[in-house]
Amino acid sequence: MLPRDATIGVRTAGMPLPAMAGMGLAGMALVGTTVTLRRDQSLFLAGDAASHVYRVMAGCVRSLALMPDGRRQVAEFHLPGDLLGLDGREAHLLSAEAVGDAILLRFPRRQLEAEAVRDPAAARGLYDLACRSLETAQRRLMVLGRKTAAERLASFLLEMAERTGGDRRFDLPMSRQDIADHLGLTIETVSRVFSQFRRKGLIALPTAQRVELRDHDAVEAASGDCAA
Amino acid sequence: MLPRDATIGVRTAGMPLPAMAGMGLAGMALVGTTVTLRRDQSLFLAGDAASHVYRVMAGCVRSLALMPDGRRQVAEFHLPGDLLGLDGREAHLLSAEAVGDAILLRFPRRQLEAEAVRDPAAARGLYDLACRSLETAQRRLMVLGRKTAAERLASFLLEMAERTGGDRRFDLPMSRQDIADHLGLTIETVSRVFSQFRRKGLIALPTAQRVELRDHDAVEAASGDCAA
DNA sequence: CGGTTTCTTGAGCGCCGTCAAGTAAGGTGG
DNA sequence: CCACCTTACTTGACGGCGCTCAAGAAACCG
Repeated sequence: MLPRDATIGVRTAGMPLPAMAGMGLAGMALVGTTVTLRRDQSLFLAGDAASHVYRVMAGCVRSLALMPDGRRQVAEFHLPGDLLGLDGREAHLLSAEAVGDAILLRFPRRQLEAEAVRDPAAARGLYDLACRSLETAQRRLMVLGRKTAAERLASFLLEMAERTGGDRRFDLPMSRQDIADHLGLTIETVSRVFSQFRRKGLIALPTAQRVELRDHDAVEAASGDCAA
Repeated sequence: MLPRDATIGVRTAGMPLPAMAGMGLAGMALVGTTVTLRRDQSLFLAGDAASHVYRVMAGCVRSLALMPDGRRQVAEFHLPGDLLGLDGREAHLLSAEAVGDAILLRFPRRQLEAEAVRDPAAARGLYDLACRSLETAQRRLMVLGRKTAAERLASFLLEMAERTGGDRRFDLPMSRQDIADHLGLTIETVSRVFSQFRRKGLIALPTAQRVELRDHDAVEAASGDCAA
């Protein structure tokens, strides 16, 4: 078992305005605290007070729900630049854990919301953020509700390619188990579909983590989406 | 095929402030327009400009995504008092259709957002709204990703019971097909699980639409949730 | 009362989960 | 640098849950 306390290193730092641009909260003068997490360490648990919002600076963080019998559903992978912690207004609905070692910036939610009262642009930024999360979550509903295993993995690979810079080649920071729990599959099925894609020439797998899209159009066709 | 135009009757009306309380936008002096929809008529389509927000006054509205091959995913059922139209900031991500005949109030989104700039309380209301939708969507991820057919239907029945007033008896406004497309199942599986619940004495089904929870605790146990 | 739609039930099958074993990769200590 | 151990990933065999196809029952409606 891992230690409950999430923070290895904490350092308070002024947040330069340009770095906030990606948040759509450029107008806010905020002070963030650096949080360092080791692989699999938890940042917060479902039910914890939703007191902070985080921005991933390096590494990858997963937000997930757990059923009493151990079934896992990874709602989202948060990559560098992404924000997390907006799940739930009072208490977190999801737990958050580092996929690999990760560095984050932490902002008091209270401070953000106070700023939003003073500054309509900041309020708008918070609102946009919530809307964007909502859009992402709703896209996942179709994947989980109606897509086959192959379609799910194809969708996931395309999404990851786009989010990691749009290159044909990229590394998956998360394990097969994490991918399975994100796509509503088992680790074996994920592995089998990876192999199936490789045999068909859709992708290459130099290592288990590294993915190369060899036939982008075919992967898109396999994803089941109309266009993308 | 149904007519594309969604509006049967439209009537402009002042929105009394108390009626907005449920929106968390009590401070906003808004003028809404009444929209009447017939069964299966569409309110807007995915891709349409997200120009309005709606509040269901009577009936039930479903918001859904469609795959090119016809697969459907009903993201949400909106009951009286609920708001919809916040999916997507520019364009709607989902289509919205009346489940049965329905009456809604329509508000220009631009007007809401303009009001949010002037009034921090209104901005907070919009933000809360988006957050609440996000919470709901994330709860659905676990249902679609990790639950069995029986667990999905049990969860759904409990949710509907609560949302329709908390009574043990309630009517389902939507068809088996709608339920199936909401839970990521087929109509046959939904029907079979209904029958299975009836045989086990968990529920009674005076008619296909009417549901009576005969053993609330057993239904909860069947839903797979820790507590509720 | 006939026709249509919706719901239910049954039979068979397929996708994916389960169980199990094997292989590769990574980390540690000698 | 290598032996060893651990962990992660892959692959195979098999079974079950839920889908498909099909028919029958019930409700709804003109």
